[in-house]
Amino acid sequence: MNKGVRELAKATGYSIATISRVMNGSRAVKKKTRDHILRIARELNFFPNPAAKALATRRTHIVGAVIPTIEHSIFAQFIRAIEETLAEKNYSLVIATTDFNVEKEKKRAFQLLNMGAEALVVSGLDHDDDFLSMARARNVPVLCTSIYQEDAHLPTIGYDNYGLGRQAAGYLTELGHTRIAVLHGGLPDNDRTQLRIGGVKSVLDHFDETLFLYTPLSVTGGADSARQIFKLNPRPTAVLCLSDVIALGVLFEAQRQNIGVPGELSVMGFDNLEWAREAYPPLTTIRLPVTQMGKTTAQALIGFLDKGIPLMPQLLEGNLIIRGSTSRFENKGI
Amino acid sequence: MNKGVRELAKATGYSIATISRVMNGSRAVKKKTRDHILRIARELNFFPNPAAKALATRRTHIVGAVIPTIEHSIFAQFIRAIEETLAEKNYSLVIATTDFNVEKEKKRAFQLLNMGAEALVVSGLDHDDDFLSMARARNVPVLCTSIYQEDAHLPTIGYDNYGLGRQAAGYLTELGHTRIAVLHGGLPDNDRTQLRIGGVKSVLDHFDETLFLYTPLSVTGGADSARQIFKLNPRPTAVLCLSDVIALGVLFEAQRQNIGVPGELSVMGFDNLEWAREAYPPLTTIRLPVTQMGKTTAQALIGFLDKGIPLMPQLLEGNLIIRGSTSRFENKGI
DNA sequence: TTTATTGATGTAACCGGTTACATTGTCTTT
DNA sequence: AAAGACAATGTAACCGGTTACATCAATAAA
Repeated sequence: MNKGVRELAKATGYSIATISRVMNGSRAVKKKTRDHILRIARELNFFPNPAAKALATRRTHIVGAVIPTIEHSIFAQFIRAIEETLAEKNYSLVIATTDFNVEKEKKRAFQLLNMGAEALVVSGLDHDDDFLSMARARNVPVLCTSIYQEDAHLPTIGYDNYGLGRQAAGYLTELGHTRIAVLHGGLPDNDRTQLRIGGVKSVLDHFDETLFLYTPLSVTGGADSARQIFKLNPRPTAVLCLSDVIALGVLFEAQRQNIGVPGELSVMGFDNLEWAREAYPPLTTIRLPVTQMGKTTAQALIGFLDKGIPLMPQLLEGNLIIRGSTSRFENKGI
Repeated sequence: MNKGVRELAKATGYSIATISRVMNGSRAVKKKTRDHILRIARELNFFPNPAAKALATRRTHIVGAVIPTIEHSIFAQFIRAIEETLAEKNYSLVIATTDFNVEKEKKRAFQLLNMGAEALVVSGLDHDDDFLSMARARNVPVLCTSIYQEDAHLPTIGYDNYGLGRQAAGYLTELGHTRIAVLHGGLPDNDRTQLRIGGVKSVLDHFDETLFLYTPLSVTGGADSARQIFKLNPRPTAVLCLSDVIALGVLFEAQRQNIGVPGELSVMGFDNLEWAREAYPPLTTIRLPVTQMGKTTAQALIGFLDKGIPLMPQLLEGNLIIRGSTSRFENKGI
């Protein structure tokens, strides 16, 4: 069964060329022939071999995504949007996770190239040179996301991490906070994190380097860091978390230690995850346009792969969402 | 550049067969030849065409996963484990999300088959017949996960939803609760949800059907349902959420309405997500062995695809994790 | 020395599609 | 009625690997 087009050709009395035409919806086939072939094809349980098709057309319709983790909701949302958009045009998404590890990223990227990915989606702009030159050699475009840089050596589709960091810190300083702790997940050498931190520092008059803490990107990480911060004397009046997940840990720990939010402590996140508006208190945060980013990324790739439209940098807007976890700092003296 | 093995054969002075042998690490090649060929291959930037390889070997090394959503952490953890384990053996994972929609599942499953997936991972046992017979016709195994059923028509790797539901409800009744609200996310006709609910009902002496609420699988969903439940008079003394995400919504809403947990209300989850132990109060829940399930699933598939080891049902253990969000119900009269 | 064995490599068919180009029949057009 | 245009289909080469089998040389056994 299913020896391929030649067998189906025999069975229908037509040639393999006509079979192929029918399978690809060519208009140059009589309706009667088409129907006949499709009927027999169904009966014989025929289906075109994807590898043979890929070989002949030099198209795999596979896009690879190399991302740090899929367990963080922000990446999951992004991946979901890519996957959904690609699927509409019959592209498949293969994912590879790296745990923020550069070596692993390189290895997994190679695997994706070797399995026939026609394009690669990555996070940020910092990547292994071997990997990039290999991709270039194979003529596979690499699209950098979660970051925007007009003049980068690679196309970027993302948001302005620096600007959003500025906006977040700006909001807290506007509220009168001066002693602000900043918790960042993601490795310190991660370009997006660096940009955000840079934005934050740009608005803080004289920032205290010891208030910038690296935290594992998890609720537990946030809670642990909160414990450290709460020991400080004087305690910061605000905590800016560069991820909502971390903020959740801070919220929990504040409750545990009976520190009123926002009364005694303002807490701010970054991401606007689904639960942020339901949290108690609802979390002030920065909304990242990840779903849109996924959609845009997929559309750009489809445009490139299907029609050769060049990949262009695209800036997507994030924005500040003010909720109840932050409030004006009233200096009550000490 | 890179016209394939024949070009490399010319360039090295060896035959295409030897090139192929080198590329596949055959031992029947002199070290000197191998080194020579590899050097030239590197210089010419040669890489084997995956489609051609797949065509010749009839192997794509692609596994497809059809899952409801990737945005729920429990699925993300599962997918991550599969992906990681598969990658070690050079398999790729293609994901397709269905939003719990049967039609969409069918469509996406077809896409996966058509792109050459050698095996399919799905959630639960209920699936479209066309899809299953198509998979069978193509000799593609379908592995059902998140569920365990010894004698099912398809192999299952998962946990005992019924038993775990029993265990959860059992724990609450042991604590003296009799008026227990049950919030379940996932469509009501979802087999896993049904099993869990069945388990829950099996321990409740005379359950009140109106206390079983279907809730969108989100924190917002949990909070909304909590609002409804809190209006009831008398109020349930415990809420069993069939997902931690829902439980988080309940916790938030309880805080908002100043309902003490566990003092006035016990809240229990299901999943044991990362934040559960950091929550305030820490969440009593049922741990699902999803990471192990992902790993086991991947290993089973690799065993089948690489060595023909038949796919066998496997039961994985979940367990009750008792934390601070539940407590004994003391009847204080009314 | 002759023959069998082993090791290294080459030849050519095959995997199952796509597609440029050729062919055939039908319908207009002059 | 002959020529040209068009519609429907067929022929055969090609995509770039793998691999059964053949070949040839060097070594071991008789």
